Amino acid sequence: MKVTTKKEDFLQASLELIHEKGFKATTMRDIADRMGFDVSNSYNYIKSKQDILEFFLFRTSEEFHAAMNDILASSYPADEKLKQVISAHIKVAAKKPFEVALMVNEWRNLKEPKYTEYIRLRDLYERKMIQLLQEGVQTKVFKDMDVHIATAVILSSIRWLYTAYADKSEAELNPIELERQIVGLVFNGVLV
Amino acid sequence: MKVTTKKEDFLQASLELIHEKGFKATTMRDIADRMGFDVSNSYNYIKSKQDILEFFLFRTSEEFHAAMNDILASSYPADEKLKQVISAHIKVAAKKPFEVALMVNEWRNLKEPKYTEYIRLRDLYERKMIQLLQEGVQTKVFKDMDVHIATAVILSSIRWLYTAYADKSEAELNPIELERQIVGLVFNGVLV
DNA sequence: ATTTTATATCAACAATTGTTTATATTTACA
DNA sequence: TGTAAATATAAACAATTGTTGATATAAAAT
Repeated sequence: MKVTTKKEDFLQASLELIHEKGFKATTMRDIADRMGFDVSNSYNYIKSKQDILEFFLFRTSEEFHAAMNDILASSYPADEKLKQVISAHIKVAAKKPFEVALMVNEWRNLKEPKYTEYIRLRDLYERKMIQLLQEGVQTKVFKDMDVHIATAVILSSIRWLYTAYADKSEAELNPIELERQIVGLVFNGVLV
Repeated sequence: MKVTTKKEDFLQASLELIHEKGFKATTMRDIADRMGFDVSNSYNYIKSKQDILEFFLFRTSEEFHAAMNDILASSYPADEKLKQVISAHIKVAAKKPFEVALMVNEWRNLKEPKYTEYIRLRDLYERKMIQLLQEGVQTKVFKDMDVHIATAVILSSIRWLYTAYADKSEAELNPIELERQIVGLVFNGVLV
């Protein structure tokens, strides 16, 4: 009958509050208030405030990496791989907009050694993307371009996606059409 | 002889510290320490901590709007206008990376009524961009596309630019070549 | 030379913060 | 039924924070 545990409820409340106010601005008392109990009770569910951030950041990072790894390991040509990476991003952003928001906005608040560990995961993801683009350039699927800049541009261009789903206003956005539009832009640009 | 005032020095130190640690994590004592004087002396230079944030955010926002307005008011075709907007972004990011970092990362820390005021400026800028793209679609310079999504993608894709200049490591990045690469991607995409 | 102005320190404040300890109550299970 | 686990509160802590007031000195302007 019970579909979520109390700990999951607590983490979810934390996630939403952090998304609304930011990690530093969200106090343990804020979270406890939303849960309807005293601050001290929060520590029956997590070890520390930092742990909340770490939990979501590394879990969602793992999700992105898993998708990326499967795509890279496939035998699809580079353009199809890129399309699938974009597709995967849209799926995660649509399903877990608050988690993605955390990844975009709050990773700076990690403390050592988790901070360095997270940066390393970020860099690794970026390198995988560079590798994908390089493969595409070598196989003449992509044009000859600076793959580092292209990676930064492409990754950045899909970073806003979570906002489309976190702000309920635009939540009716059709993921299929969204993907079509973004892939169209990344593949062929804006010119006719 | 004196090229900067003490107040300008103070604001610059604040800016760099906020960029390093984040606005909330930067204390008035941090800034005073870097300036080499007591906290209380800081209040001879600014009214409050919030004022530091507001100062940079609205000043730099103004800079972006001014550039955008000039470009929109010109008689260039839409593609040339878009190229100039991208060019303007690169110029500002190269010249004031820390200010741009603040715009990207710290606007959430504004308090009412400045928060709402700032959001309004952001939305206005986005609407100007939508208008530019719409103009391009109508004049058949740009392909038929969802201009809202395209705006989000393009604006997001140039938001990372400041990192290339804030982190000294990549500071040797040639702005001319950077612009060429980004315009190439935005105009024609990655495909051959 | 005298008066502003700019620049600085010291001490203290009230509020907020993450966290702990001790303890109570409720729920689930053997 | 009894016992262990889960869930809760109350009270307090030490540290940090933005900010103020009183006061002193150095520099600039009159």
